[in-house]
Amino acid sequence: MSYLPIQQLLQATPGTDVTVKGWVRTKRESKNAVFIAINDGSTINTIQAVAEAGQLPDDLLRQITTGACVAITGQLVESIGSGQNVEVKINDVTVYGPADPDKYPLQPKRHSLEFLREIAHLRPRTNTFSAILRVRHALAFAVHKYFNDNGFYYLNTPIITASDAEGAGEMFRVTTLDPLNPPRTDDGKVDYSEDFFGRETNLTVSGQLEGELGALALGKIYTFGPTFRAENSNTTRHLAEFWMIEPEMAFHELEDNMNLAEDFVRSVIRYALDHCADDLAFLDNRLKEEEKTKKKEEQSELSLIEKLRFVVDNQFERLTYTEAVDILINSKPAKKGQFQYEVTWGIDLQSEHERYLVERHFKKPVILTNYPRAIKAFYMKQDNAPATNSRGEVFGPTVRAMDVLFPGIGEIIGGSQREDDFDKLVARMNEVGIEPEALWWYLDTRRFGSAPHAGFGLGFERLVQFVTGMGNIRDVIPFPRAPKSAEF
RNA sequence: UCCCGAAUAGCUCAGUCGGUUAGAGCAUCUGACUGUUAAUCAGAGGGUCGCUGGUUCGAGCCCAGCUUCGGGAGCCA
Repeated sequence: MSYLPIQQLLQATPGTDVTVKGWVRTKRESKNAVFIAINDGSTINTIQAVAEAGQLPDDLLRQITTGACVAITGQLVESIGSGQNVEVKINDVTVYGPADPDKYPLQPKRHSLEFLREIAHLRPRTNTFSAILRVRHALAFAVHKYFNDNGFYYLNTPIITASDAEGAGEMFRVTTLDPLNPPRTDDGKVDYSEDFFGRETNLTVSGQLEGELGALALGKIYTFGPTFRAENSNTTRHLAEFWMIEPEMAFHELEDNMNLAEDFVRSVIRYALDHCADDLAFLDNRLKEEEKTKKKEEQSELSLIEKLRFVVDNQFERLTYTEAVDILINSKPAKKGQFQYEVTWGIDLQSEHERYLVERHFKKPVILTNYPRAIKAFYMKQDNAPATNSRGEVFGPTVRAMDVLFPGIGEIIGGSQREDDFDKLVARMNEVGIEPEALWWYLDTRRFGSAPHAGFGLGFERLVQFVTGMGNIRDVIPFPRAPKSAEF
């Protein structure tokens, strides 16, 4: 039997026979009628189905409880009551799957996000999570659309990688060896030549190096795939398994990289605003309710939707690391000694410093560039000229890095122009202790037909966090993976 | 991993100075009422107070360890 999703039914013209399939949110019984609110996930909204009192047998009525799955046939009619335009006048109800109200954990009431995390297998059935997941989908689609519309090719980089290099934090080992009794070499070490791939392998921490191989052949590529970090991070903005978007462009330099990053982010947020109005309105309201419980000084000035519009309508602030350090040194918190970490040229900026710049000084997204070479990755292009501040003091060396900082989220994008000079790249690898031989294939791109190129990585969940206004990254991915947490 | 905090009914929480039978709201069930909107009103059922050990005549409460969760920091996207 054919049926329409509730999203379409709510916009259909009354007077037709319809079938509704979905999950019961609430059932209300009155003297003359039974009201059933049904949601099928196609929209945040429910459709109301109405039966006359006594029309449905008691044992059937008893099975129609919050959480039960039902199919309802009837006529779509104009609603007599206020609160909805149309409703379904019930002919017949089939209960696909009852939900014992004594055992079903979701109740028609507000639940804490912490509790819902414990029942991640059922939380997509709540208003909040279905809204988040629909927005997440829209953003993912917008990412592909943006790159496709702009001449990028989607490149699938490997999920299993050899462990020899990269140096981007702790990795998850991939092996088929028996952990209790692995083969060993003569000197007692585990013999990975016996392993599935004949060498040590891990889950990827970044597709960038392989992405560069693609860019130096196809011109403009992007990756969008799962990424794994075995760091013991316990924060509201880290996951052990997350999705990262990594464009990489030949013939792009730092300025082009910034222009693309900014246009890209604003474009996908605009897409969400244009296509997720109902869900964003719900999340906007949810956030307003949450804000009410906070102190006045901690409440944000803008609502969620206002904040998104602001980002879409305003240019990001761009400045160099050296300029940012100057601002921080001369800032009120620095003079009052309110920063936990003192600011001097050369330090890696702490969360408190980034938050000051983004949330208090500029009050908008900020792109910081030209960081000290010592605190950035080996593959970033080295600047030729030293950095100077407003007083003419000289600093360096620096690299053509860029970080995009967002209010509430912190670093949402990290990227750079890449070092395309073979000798400089090898020298830098030796300095930081990465064996050039292990990345021979990466270095081949600089040996043969090297080109200026640039790219960045964007944490997809952090983007979803920003757009949905959710405070904890574990609430914007269906099944979060974090230390001591992989239940579902 | 470090700092701080929390763990009591299905959920959200209260529980005074360590003292007899551990409470409330919501949810559930029953009844009343009603074209209802997370309906409303009345009643009922529902507890190994996270785990282990200790102090004490007596522990939900004090102490130690552990576990899990939350917030912040670091690492980063």
